[in-house]
Amino acid sequence: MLPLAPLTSPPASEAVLLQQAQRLAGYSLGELAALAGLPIPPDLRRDKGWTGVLLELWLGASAGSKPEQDFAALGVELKTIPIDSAGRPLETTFVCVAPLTGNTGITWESSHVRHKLKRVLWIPVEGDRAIPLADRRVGAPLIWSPDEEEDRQLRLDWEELMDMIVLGQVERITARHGEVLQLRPKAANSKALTEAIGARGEPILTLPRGFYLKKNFTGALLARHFLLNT
DNA sequence: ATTTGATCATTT
DNA sequence: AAATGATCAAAT
Repeated sequence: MLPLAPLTSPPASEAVLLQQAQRLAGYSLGELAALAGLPIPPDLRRDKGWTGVLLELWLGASAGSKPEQDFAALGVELKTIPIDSAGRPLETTFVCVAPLTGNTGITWESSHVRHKLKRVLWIPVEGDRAIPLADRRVGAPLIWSPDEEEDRQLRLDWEELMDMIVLGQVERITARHGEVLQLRPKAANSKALTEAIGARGEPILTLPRGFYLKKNFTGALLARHFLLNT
């Protein structure tokens, strides 16, 4: 029996990646952090991305903030997703930053959103704030690609949102736009600004935005896999 | 300033 | 109670 240890290099195949992810199921974040020698924060208030970094470490992802897929050689993106006791998502899922300028010629097929979501390794983690961070357990992983219907839903929302961005309506977009994909601020704070297109086609400064998967979408894909009720 | 990793906390 | 808008940290 091999001792449980983090992968020190990127997995050679999707099968190896999935196998390692499956071995982590059932362990608590405290156990995995201790085995990896990673300090555990008291909570996630000042370390929102800590769980993601811990799982990246265990799965041999190129940790850090490089603008690539987590497993570039495999074409796989890693996403941890906080779930409640019924297996339903507690939070939306960040996909990528939305390009607010230079969008001429971009289509759904060539979009960052579609590329990021082409193949995703989802790792559910208990996220109820009543559970101490160290005691939260890792769930069974799910390797996923959008099916036809999911791709269609994503495309329709993406097209609506991108149309508004291109037409200078970015500041009229709220999180209520989109059925499964929404656009929300993605910034250090409300003072961080980036360039966008204004209503008259002029350059403006606005909050950086990101695309997020809504909980109905991620909840359904988890449910479909684990045969849970939504 | 922007990318990565996301969750927080106020509003509805 | 749920969702929206705001925010935190590290790396580049």
